Amino acid sequence: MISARQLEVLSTVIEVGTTARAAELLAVSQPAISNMIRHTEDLIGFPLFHREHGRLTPTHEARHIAQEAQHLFMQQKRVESIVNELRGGTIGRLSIVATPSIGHGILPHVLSRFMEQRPKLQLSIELGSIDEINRRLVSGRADLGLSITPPRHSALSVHEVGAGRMMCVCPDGHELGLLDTISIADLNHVQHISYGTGTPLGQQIDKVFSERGLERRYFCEVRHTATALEMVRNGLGVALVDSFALIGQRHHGVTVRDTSPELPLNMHAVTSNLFPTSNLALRFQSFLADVLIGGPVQPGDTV
Amino acid sequence: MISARQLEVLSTVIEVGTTARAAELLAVSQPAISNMIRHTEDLIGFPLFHREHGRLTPTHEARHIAQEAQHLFMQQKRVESIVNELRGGTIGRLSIVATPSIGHGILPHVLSRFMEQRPKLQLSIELGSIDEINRRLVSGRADLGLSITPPRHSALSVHEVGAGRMMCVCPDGHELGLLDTISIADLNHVQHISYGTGTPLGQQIDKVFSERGLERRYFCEVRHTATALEMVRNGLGVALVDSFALIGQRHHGVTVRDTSPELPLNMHAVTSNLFPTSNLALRFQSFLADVLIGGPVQPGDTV
DNA sequence: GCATCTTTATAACTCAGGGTTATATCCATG
DNA sequence: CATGGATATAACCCTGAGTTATAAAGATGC
Repeated sequence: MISARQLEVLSTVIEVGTTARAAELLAVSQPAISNMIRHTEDLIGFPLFHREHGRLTPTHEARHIAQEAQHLFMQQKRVESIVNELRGGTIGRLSIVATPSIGHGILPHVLSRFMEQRPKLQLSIELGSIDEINRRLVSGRADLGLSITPPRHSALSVHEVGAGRMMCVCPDGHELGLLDTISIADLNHVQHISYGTGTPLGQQIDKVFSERGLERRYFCEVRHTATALEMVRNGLGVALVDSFALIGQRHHGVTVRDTSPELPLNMHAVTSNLFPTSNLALRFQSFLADVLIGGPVQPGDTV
Repeated sequence: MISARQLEVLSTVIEVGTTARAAELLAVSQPAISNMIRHTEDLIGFPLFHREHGRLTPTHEARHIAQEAQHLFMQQKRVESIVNELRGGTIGRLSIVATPSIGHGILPHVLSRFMEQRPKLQLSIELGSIDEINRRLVSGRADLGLSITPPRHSALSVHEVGAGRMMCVCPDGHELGLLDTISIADLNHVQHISYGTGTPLGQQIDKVFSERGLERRYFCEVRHTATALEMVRNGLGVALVDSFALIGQRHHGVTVRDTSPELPLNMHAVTSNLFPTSNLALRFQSFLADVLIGGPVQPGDTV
C-alpha cells in the first residue's frame, strides 16, 4: 500500500524538479527524498523517474499518480481542518435544555456571543422544567442542561457554573424603588408576585422567610421567573427574580434592587453520564462560566 | 498531523464497537488498537471515546471525524487502483507511429486484442515514413515507433520485436499460384509490382537479386507494401510483401506463397531516449512480441 | 582542459512509532 | 463467587524514515 507520505514526496519532486529542492521544501535531507523515491518505485513495481545524466525526469505514470494524489491531499487537509474545528469547538451540533428563566434571560445573550466566533455551529435550544431537562439528558437528546436548582439523578453530572442571587424587581416609580436595598419583610406589605411553595424557588425563599419568623405573602403565584418579570414590567406588582433572568435584558420599565438578606443562587450545568459529553458542550459550559464570573448582574446593569 | 492509519483504526473501532474486534479486522493485536487510540487522542487534544465500565463509546466528535475520513479512504483506494492500472498498463495514453505496412497489417489486429483487456486506454496511431517516425519520437509526440527497417538515430533505442519474411502474393488463379515456393527469378517473367531502389525494401530485395546475378525487373513501382498488396488484390500483378502486412488480413482474392530464397525481415520497436518510455508502451511492445513469436504468417493463414 | 558546482546515489547509523506478548483490572453475568 | 469479555499497561522488538558524510557523474565557467 502506497503511503500518503510517499505521494507527498513524489508530488513535491515532480513539482519542484529536483530532489534537493523537494528536500528543502519538505524540511528533510536530500537522501531521504532519494531513498523514498526508490523505495516507492520498488513498491509499485515500475519506474517513476527517468534517470539520465544524473537528473530525474518524471514518467507519465508518475505525473498521473501525482495528479490523482492532489485530491487525496485535499481530503487530508479537510480532515485536519475538521479536527481543528472540533478541537476549537467551532463546528458541530450543540443541544441545550434550560429552565425558562435561564432560557429567556442569560442564554440568548451568551449564545449570541458564543456563536460570533463559530458561525458554522448547529444549535438546538429547548426550555423545560427540571424533569424535562432530566429526561432529555438521560435520553441523549440534549448535550447540556442549564438549571438553577440542581437535578438529582444518578446518571447526571452537575457542575456549578456561576453564582447569582435573587433580586427584587419593581415597576419604575414603585415605592420600593426608593430604597437601595429591600428587606424581604418589605415584600409582604406590597403587591407581591412569587412562586408556589411546591417549586424549588418557592421553597428556597420560604426557608429564608421562616428563618426570620416571617410568613411569605403574595397575591399572585407563578412558576417561572420570566413570567414574574413580565408581570412586574406591566406594573402588576413587585417580585423576586434570579439575577440570571436579568442578564441581557433591557430593564426599561423596571427597577432592580438588592435584597436583604442576600438570597444566593447558583447556576448549574448538567451533563449525562450515559453519553459522552461533546467537546462543544464543554466549551460552551466554560464560556458560560467565564461570562458569569464577571459577577452577577448589578442593579442598573443592562449588560 | 493525524495519519491515515489513525483514522483507519478510529473508523474501525467505531464501526465494530470494540477494540478486540477492530484488532481482529485489521489483523493486529488488541493493545495495538488501544495504544493507537490513546495516542491519537493525545495528538488531537480531545477524547474520541468515553471510557465507562471498561467499554468504549465514541464521542460525537469521533463519529464526525470518522465520517469525514471515509472520503479520504475512498480517495486512497482510488490512488491505489490507479497505481495498479498503471502497473498493469490498463490505463493511460499510448501513442504509436508505424510504417504504413505495419499500420495497415498487423497493428490494428494486435491493438484490438491489446485493447480487449484495457477498455480505458487512450490511443493515438500515426502512420509515416522512417523519417516521420524519427521525428515524432525525438520530439516526444509518440511513445513507440514500429518499423521494419531500423532507424539510425543516437537518441533512439531499437528493439527487435519479431521475425518475419518476404512473401509472394499473386491474384487467385495466377499461374505462379500453382507453385508451392516461388523463386525470385520467376518474378522477372510475370507482371511484377515492386519497390523503388531508393526505398529500404527495394534495396534489400535488390541485394538478393544481385547476389544471384539477376536484375530485378518490375512494371510498377510503389512505396508501401500495403499499396502493392492492394494492387495484387485487384489483379494487376504479383508482388513481394512482408509477412507483417498479411497478418490480420482476409486473403480473399490473393494467394500467398513462400519465396526461395527466404527473404527474412524483422520488425523493430523504437523508443526515444530523450523521454521516459511509458510503462504502457513497454507493455504493448512485449504484447506485440508475444503475438509475433507465434511465427510469421503461413501461406493460407487468415489469422 | 581543469576546477567547480549541481545533482543524485550510497553507506552506515539513529530513533521513533507501531507492532508484539504477557498480564492486570474491571465489570457483567450465570 | 467464578468466569468471560472488555480495556489498559508494561516491556520489549523491529522496520522504516530520517540523519551525516561522501562518492560519482554531468554541466559550467575560466
